[in-house]
Amino acid sequence: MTHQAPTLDEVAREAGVSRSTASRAINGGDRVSPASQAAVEAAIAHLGFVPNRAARALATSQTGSIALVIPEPDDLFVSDPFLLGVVRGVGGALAGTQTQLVLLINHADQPPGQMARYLRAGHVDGAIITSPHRDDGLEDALRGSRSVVFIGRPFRTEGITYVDLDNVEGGRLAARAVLDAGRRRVGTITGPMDMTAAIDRLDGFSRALAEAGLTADAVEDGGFTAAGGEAAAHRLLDRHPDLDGLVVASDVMAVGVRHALEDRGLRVPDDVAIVGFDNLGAAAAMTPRLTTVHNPLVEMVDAATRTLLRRLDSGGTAGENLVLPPHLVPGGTV
Amino acid sequence: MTHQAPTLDEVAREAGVSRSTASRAINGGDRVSPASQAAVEAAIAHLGFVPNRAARALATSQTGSIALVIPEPDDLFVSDPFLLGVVRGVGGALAGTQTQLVLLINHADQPPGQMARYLRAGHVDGAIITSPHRDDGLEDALRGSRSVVFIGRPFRTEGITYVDLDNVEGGRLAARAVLDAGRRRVGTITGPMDMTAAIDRLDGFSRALAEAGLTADAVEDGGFTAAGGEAAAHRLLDRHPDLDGLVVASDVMAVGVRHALEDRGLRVPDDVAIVGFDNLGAAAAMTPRLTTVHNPLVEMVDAATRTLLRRLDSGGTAGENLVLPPHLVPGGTV
DNA sequence: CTGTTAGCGCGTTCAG
DNA sequence: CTGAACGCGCTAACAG
Repeated sequence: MTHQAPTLDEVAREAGVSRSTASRAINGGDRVSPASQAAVEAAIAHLGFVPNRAARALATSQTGSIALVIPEPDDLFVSDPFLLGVVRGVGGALAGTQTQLVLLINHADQPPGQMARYLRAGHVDGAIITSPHRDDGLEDALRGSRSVVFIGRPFRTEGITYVDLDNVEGGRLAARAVLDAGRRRVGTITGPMDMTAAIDRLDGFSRALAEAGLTADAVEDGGFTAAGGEAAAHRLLDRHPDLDGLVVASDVMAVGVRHALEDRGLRVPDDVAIVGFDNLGAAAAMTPRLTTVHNPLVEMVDAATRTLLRRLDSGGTAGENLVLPPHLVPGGTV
Repeated sequence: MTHQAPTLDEVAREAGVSRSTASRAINGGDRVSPASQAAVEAAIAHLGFVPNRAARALATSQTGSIALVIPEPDDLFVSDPFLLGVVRGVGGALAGTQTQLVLLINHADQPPGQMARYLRAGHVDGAIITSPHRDDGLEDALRGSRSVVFIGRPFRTEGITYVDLDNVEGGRLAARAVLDAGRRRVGTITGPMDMTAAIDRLDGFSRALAEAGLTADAVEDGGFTAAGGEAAAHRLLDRHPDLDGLVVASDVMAVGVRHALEDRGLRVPDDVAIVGFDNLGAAAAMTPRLTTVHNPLVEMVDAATRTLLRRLDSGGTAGENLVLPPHLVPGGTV
């Protein structure tokens, strides 16, 4: 892959200065005379010099790379719109930076300590963790590590910096939208209860119903997949045939729910109003467009990455967690 | 991130051998007595030693990492099932390896030379390129580079190693499935004509029709997106209201086509038979399940990665391109 | 089979 | 403002 890359020595020689001057000219240009600076820059351009990452890493004991830890994509939920959004977010934050992105796939059957060991081994300067499940052990393995930022609130937040959407408020918004449409028999299809996002969305839903004097008794787990959503909708309607409103905790599940309703001859929104969650692509693809709660995943990840970079750079500034507000995106299903 | 990582010196001291013996014990264990080997291994375990990547890279002039170049995910097609499949494929091939994966996002507005320069700078040992579009320039910038493998056939194959699906055969299979169902007025919705996959699928389609004594005159570009597919279907049916069969060059587009048919009151497969392409998730989500041509993306990427690793390792074996055969996955839409 | 000796390319004191 | 000298941690000859 390499093409006899020129070294700093050659640049210095060509510029007629010493190696250290050349080095300084490259890194900030402090304490370098304009003349030397110009000479070095010319030499760099002429020779096509690119600093050797390994050598620099060895000298500075900084790798110039961060890891993006993603769960193994067996799980349909995390895979689809999620991975894309995360990549966009990190990519955007890293654009223009020299920082390189190392992708780490967190295999489900691999002991969590292994990933933690990798991160601690200094192969990367920091890490963005997307690890939504309670039992994956990453949370505890990484607790206390500065230079690690989680996407999505962990179960125990002590010693962990994270960026998240306010899912409670999101659940509430979704429920209110259905209630405001005059529906009184409102149920919900949730994500798996080993994910904080799913728990929080249900929580917000329940609160909104309570505030309206209703009880949240029509609840089924759809596992954040389309098929799971479809099955959950059938179970829910079997038990509560009178439902006229439905909050579905993800748009992907809403696609399945939609099928279930069609099978039963129920019309949307005439017979049953639906509000989804995420707005990561699936909502816009439905006809009529699904009314949903926008999840600013890309912005979240971007913020997480910038937080991480700032920390790595300035060494300090004990990180605040960031929780972004959701908002409702109107569609035609309510 | 780092925890005062122990160095090879400390391992050697603890094991009572010299640094070089320790090094040899780690790398293959050749020319090392069983006693020393065991002592070194014990010391490593005891100290929790992890070799410093940068130092090793500097000494060997090999980084131990490969790049995965993906297009900027503005494009809905490439984003969804594609990125996921690619990540799965590369991840699978790299599992158990020490090779790390560097994600490079190929921004649409960035000059192709920049990416090529990065790769040539020796920051990585090799690269997997997913670059389907004709005009992105990556193809020409990387032509001739050993240690680069493309996913999907490039426009000009000279000097490029690639792994691809036999899309011509796939297009033919899809068309035959429709023809075998007795349909005679068969149209197709293609992908964008700046992608070889789209061109080849159309080619296969046209040949199958020709072999059946029919001409492929009902053709529209759906851009490999759901919305594009829907619009293309409407255009096609406006021009050819008598169509009774449709080959759609991607499942994602087929979702849109399905909507268009519904809007027009056409039943699937009674009025119009449909066959899709890809089987990357969308087909199974439709009801009835979409009959489609399976695209072994994960296997392709896995193969590409293994090919690359083999090359990097053994230095040689001029690479054969690999073209995998497609097969039809029956559903209920034909 | 082993230890000794050199670098790999760069950043960084520390004198000048 | 500059250059000489040292070290980052590891691999790779080379004698023994």
